[in-house]
Amino acid sequence: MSANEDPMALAELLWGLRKPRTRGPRPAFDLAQVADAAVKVADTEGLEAVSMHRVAAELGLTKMALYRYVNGKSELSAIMIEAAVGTPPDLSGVTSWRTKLEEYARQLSAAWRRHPWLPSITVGDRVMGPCETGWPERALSALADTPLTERERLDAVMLVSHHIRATHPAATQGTQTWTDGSAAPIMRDLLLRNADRFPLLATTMAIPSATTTQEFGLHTLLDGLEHTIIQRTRNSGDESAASSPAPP
Amino acid sequence: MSANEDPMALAELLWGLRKPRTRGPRPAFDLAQVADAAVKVADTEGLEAVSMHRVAAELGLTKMALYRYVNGKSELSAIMIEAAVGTPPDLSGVTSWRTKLEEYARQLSAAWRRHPWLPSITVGDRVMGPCETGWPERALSALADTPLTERERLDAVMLVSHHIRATHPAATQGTQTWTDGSAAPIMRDLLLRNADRFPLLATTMAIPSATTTQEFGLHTLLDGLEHTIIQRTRNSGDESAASSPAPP
DNA sequence: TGACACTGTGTATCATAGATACAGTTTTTA
DNA sequence: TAAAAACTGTATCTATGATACACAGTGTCA
Repeated sequence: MSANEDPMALAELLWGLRKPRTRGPRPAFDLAQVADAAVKVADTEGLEAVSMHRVAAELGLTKMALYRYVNGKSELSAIMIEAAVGTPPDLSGVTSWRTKLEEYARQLSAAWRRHPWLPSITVGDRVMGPCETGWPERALSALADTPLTERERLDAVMLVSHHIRATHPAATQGTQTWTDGSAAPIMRDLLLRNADRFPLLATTMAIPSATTTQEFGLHTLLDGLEHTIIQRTRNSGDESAASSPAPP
Repeated sequence: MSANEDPMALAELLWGLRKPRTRGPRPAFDLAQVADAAVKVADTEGLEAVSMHRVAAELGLTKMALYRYVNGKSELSAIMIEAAVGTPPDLSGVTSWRTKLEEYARQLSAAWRRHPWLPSITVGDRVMGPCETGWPERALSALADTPLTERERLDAVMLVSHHIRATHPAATQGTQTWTDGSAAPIMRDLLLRNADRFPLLATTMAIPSATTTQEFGLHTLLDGLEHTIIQRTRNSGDESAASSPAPP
């Protein structure tokens, strides 16, 4: 159970810096095949089913042979993620920063819908691979022509990404408990039976949702960004043109 | 390892619907003491250290005695959360919906700072206890005098809550990898060495952050809400006053 | 060309954590 | 006072990650 965490080794594995071994018998598979097998297990049987034993069996190997490909389960998870996120989205089809971010959100949501276990596994302090890193890079490009600070652009990208993650149906986290999942009907019942203590939540439960929470949040978020961007543009137009708009 | 999930039993435990047992010897502790012991272990040794064995030892019991208090680890986690979140925040000190939500965010962030393991454990489809449920209830009250739909108010509350969770230092999730944690320096190094493929991320890495990402996101988010609220107020003022503002 | 080193694979084993079964003991209640 | 109910502890089971080590196949070098 002890954590087998070697971030440096993981980085070398993900970014293709592993020296290929030439001596000895050729391995029966390569890393891509191992990753695909793990992804297949997760897609069909859920993330909980992904064990060293199960993935090895999927390849026709014993558990221990799998340890020759990855140093441990953390490395297996890492190459799973990298294989599942796929290529970063193409945002060149639209023009404005807002529509670009909307397209980014749509593609991100679609990727997580293809592999519903992704939000659960892409959590915590970890080393990301080149494919996964490409996503925020593309999102940053959407804000390139914007008066936002570089740091603010990254914050904005994370804001959008986290929102999509948080509102993902299979990622029901925290306060979202009453919208989906098997615990939802129980929470509804508890709230209605304790309507005196939780009047606002209880009444909200009784009303069916019109628009999706994901759309509302994304709209709100982009409205907020637009507010800041318009304000910055106006200010930099009034004052003597400054190349980099900085807050006081 | 099989999931010991009985949401109904969990609900009865959390909401005080367990019939008190009178026959037989009196238990050495009550649920609150068990929860406090688990919280203490998590606070001092981390969430990973919280095992049935460890918590039982904290109470001076064996592992199996603990199973008389909770049906399994999921129930232990549930009462841990309920004990750690504490009482919901008091937002009566401020007036406007915006300052109320800001105060709510501040209090939520403080609670998670007191127990850094809370963001990691309050995840997934689950039944919440009355204390934890009180938090969104209070947040909803902040938006009571607002032209937002009831559903939109809940969405807004979740938006704020999720943002605080996502930007919590100990909750480093997904795209936030490069801001904190032990993997951060490795990611920085990888990005700088691959600056040709990730120019935007690489340059952003070189710049120290001025304002915190949590503040920026919260501001952006509240700006977006304010935009919608102002727009709604204006519309309902122009048209013949409608009691419940509804989108087209 | 042959010996050796290296590496893939399999069997056996360990450690840990959650969980069940069951006997022993204590205390309330009939 | 005796029986039933409930708390606690010992032993055991299962699943998973992980290590140790023997065996086999393959490339490299003398």
